[in-house]
Amino acid sequence: MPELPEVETVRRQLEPRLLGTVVTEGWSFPSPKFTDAPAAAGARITSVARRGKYLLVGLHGPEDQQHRELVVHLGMTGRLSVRAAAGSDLPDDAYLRARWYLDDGRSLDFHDVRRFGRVAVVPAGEYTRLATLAALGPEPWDPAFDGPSLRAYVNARRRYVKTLLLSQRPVAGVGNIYADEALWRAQVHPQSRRLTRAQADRLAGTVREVLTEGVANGGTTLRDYRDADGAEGANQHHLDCYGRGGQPCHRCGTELRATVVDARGTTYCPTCQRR
DNA sequence: GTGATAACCTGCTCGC
DNA sequence: TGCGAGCAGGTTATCA
Repeated sequence: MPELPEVETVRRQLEPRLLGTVVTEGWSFPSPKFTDAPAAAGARITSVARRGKYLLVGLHGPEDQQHRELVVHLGMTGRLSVRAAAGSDLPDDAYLRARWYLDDGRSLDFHDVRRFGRVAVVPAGEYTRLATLAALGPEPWDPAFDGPSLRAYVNARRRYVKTLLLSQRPVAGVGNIYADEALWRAQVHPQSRRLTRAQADRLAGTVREVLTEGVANGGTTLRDYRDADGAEGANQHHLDCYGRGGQPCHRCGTELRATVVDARGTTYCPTCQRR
């Protein structure tokens, strides 16, 4: 499941391969989630950026057009890759959801088995069609995200801290894997509804830590995630909590507990992470 | 504005 | 071997 580290890994791989190329044509799978794809045709790619889990490809059209952005969310199973010498053949991949033909003969392909991903072409910076992106919280490394800001956000609401981390509002880019890891490291119970100053400071720090390490390890591959080269990440070998229900806690030895929090599979240590 | 819930979607696993 | 049920989960829509 692509979260911030996985999207950042893909971004870093795609940037040098796409910058300066011109999208000559676009194809989309017939679903409203992807039908924006052909709208990128005719534009030069001037940047490959990221906000939270969204990939933002800057498009610079002819002089009479305003700058636009191709927004791609990988959803659960989305993969982006650059295919050599695509030509103009019809898509031969049953799970291909969008393809952008480039002026050098290559193509940028978006493959997404479960169709949880999404593609949009919007005027640069105008995200009103993408509510989550429009309301996205600060990046984890933004000074605006710290213990006090996280505590203020959580304590002003009645929802579980894990649910709020996944909402993308207090901080951008956290998904189920890194939420469990950050909460375990900070020794905060996922169903806490309030944070002390110390807990909030720890949690803000561990959110940054686990995401930084995730990027350094090329992302986490549990089942579907592959980078732009089709390779698996390595961060799954460094997980302390997520998916380890029934196994001993790396900190205290207690058996980790697997449960469900707001419909999300959740693992935590009942000893280290007391409510 | 906030919170709760269902729907989307399909490969995989498990039990029968 | 084949079938059906349940599960995985990020985002969006809907309702209270």
